[in-house]
Order: sequence, then C-alpha cells, then structure tokens
Amino acid sequence: MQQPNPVLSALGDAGKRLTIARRAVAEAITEQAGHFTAEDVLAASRLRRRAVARATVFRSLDLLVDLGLVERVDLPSGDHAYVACEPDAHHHHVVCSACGRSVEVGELGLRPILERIESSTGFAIDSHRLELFGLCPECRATAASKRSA
Amino acid sequence: MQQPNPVLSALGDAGKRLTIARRAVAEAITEQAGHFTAEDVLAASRLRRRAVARATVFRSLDLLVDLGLVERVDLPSGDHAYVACEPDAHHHHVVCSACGRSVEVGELGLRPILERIESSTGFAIDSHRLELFGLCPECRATAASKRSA
DNA sequence: CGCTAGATGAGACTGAATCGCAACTAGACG
DNA sequence: CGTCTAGTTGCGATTCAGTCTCATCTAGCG
Repeated sequence: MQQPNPVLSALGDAGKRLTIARRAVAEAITEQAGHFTAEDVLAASRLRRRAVARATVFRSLDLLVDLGLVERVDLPSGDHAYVACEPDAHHHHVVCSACGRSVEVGELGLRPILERIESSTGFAIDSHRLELFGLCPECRATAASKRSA
Repeated sequence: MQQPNPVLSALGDAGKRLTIARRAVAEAITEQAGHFTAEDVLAASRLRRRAVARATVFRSLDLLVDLGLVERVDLPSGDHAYVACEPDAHHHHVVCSACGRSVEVGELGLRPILERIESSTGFAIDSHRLELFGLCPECRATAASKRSA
C-alpha cells in the first residue's frame, strides 16, 4: 500500500509536511462514508495504531478546509461536521438525514437565481451555502420496508 | 407605546404566557438590525432595566424558532446566529458579511433545481438550507469610497 | 383573591474547541 | 549520513457556548 491517498498528495503539493499525524487524519477521513465530526476522526485515529491529539485533529481539519479537500457543513441538529470532497469545482452536498452518507452535486444552475436576488436586493453576493437534507435511496428503502412491517 | 410588537402578539396567539422575560427578549430582538447571537440578546437585556438569565434567553429563542418568528443561520465563521423573520412563507436570508444586516428573499424558483437533484441522486430531499452572504448596498458604497481614498 | 401549570433564575455542569509552550521531527542542506 | 531548524505535535489548562436541575415565582384563569 503506497499512498494513492489524494489527501496526502494534495498536502504535499501545498508544500506541507507529511507527518504521521496527518497521515492518520487523512486515513481516518478517507474511510468515512459520509460526513464526520472532528470527534469521529479522533476516535478513528485512536482505533488505529497511531492516536492523534485532539488539538492536532482540529488543526489538520482546518488545514484541509483551507486546501478545499474537506468542507464544513452544519447539520440541522446544529452540530458541526465535515465532508471530504473534490477540490476546485463549486458544488454542494446532499446529506442523508438517516445514515449521514453524502454525495456531491454540481453547480446546478443556481447562478441565475443569485443574479435575480442581487438585482432585487442590491446585495453583492459573494458566497452562498446550500445544504440539502433528505433520505438516500438505501434509507428510503429501509424506511419503506419498516413501515410495511 | 402599547405593543405593536409582532413577536409578542404571536406569542399570545400561540397560547404562551407574556412574561417579563419574554418581553425583554422580544424587544432585544426587534431592535437588532440584522442577525444576532444569543449572546447579543443577553447583552441587550442587561443594558435594559430587566436582565434575563442565560438559560431563559435560550429557551425563548428556541420557542421563537418553533413559532417560526426567528430563524437560525450559521455564519461562514461557524458561529450560530439568529435572524428575525416573517413566519409562514418559505424563504431564505441574505446576510451582509460586513454589517450583519439581513433581508429575506422569497422562494425564488429553487423547486425545479431540487427536483433535478432528487432525480439524479435518488435522494428524497425533505429540507434544505440556502444562506447567502455578501455586501449590502450601504456597505458596498462604504467599501467603494474607502477604496478610492 | 387564590390556585396551578408554566416559566424563570442562579449557578453547576458538559463537552467542543482553542491556546500556550516545550519537545519533536520532516525534509533541506552540506 | 549527520546536522540544523522551522513547521508540527502533544499535553494540559482553559475558555466558552449551551444545557440542566430544581427551588421559586407569576401570568392568567376562574
């Protein structure tokens, strides 16, 4: 297992050191199916051979957010979570409210809407945040079978 | 000054008691230009003759959120804030990233986009959250004049 | 006026997130 | 391959928003 881990190579590209702690965080992140909290990463690192200090997890996460490899989302519950995502392209996340799995969706024609808002309010909109919550196909199926039981 | 305060009358309609603490919170909220944090309300209540306990501020805020008189927004900074808003109609908020002032915008044709996402991802989207950040007209003007100076 | 469910205040408590600082190490350089 | 040092890390203390408990209080009704 060399390291096809995109998080690590991106760190290298950014001129950051590839420390043991960062490898551990990167691994913990890439094995998460959907969104995860800082605490999840912390717990995952502890299950592996290398535990990472809480402060370091936060520092690494901040770094990854800066690099655009990870994004912060605020769950409807108010909790803070993160999702791994492709850098560069502007996109949004659809988060399953049952299992937490998340998928990215592309830019999806929001632009004309933003322009409409800009002209009607006079605001110069420079950032937005669209978070979508619902049930993923699997959880819909589960919910449906439970209901019929 | 009787009480044309919409927050208070809505509380009454919902069968809730109009206590002194709630009046204080309602006043603090209605005098906020834009978004505000729980701490802001707390501070505002202290400046007036009637200080409200921290726990009560949170309880009142939760209540107002339930009644749809106030909405929670998560600032890009990660802070939790609230915005007063009209109940009932589905809408979104545009928040000025400089002064915090916020205005509501209506439903704005997001529906077709949501449908597109549902069919492409298989998710059943049941809630979404769109928060827009940018400069309000006043702050744009201020920024522009500063830049030319 | 008196009653009672609902509301409040005070402050202890929780848990996430941050900070400061000494110790460590990745990676550059000779 | 050894040395050097800025970037990192770990640890523990700390902060701070938000919650909880419970005794006390009161809005609003009859």
